[in-house]
Amino acid sequence: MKSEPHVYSFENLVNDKTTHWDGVRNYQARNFMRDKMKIGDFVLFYHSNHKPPHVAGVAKVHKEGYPDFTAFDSESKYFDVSSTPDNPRWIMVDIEAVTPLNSIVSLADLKENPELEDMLVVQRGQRLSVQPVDKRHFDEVLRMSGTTI
DNA sequence: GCCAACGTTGGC
DNA sequence: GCCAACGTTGGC
Repeated sequence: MKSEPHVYSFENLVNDKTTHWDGVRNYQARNFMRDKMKIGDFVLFYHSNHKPPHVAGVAKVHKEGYPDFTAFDSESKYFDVSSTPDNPRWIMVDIEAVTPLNSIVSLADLKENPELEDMLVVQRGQRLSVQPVDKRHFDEVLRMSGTTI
């Protein structure tokens, strides 16, 4: 899951313990949260729009997909008039912090590692804010970071 | 700041 | 259904 750290960082998540992943307005990303993310699944928390972009920590799913209530709030920047409580269009999950990486793994580090050449985040044009990670890729990122969970 | 790579919108 | 115009993401 990607977040711009000046908006919401992994450190914020550590302080908050859990957070709801609101504001996703992309159908593919929504579908991953709605259909694939189960309680206890591990998450790589990625800092985008940062120098350098990097994986910052590990989180896990705390609550499975449910309606993104910010879509119902006309005061919210994520308001969507076509999403209603009876027929919600957008879904979010809650995640909880597990651990920061022992050392961060930058996007350049990911791209340098041949083991990760198939990882989605290193593909060009890959903009999805929520994307699946193969277990072997997840394990390799943790190994690179010197982190055990 | 630039711009490639999208995804969405809406006229036709 | 096509596709041009537009907006956004996010690395560089």
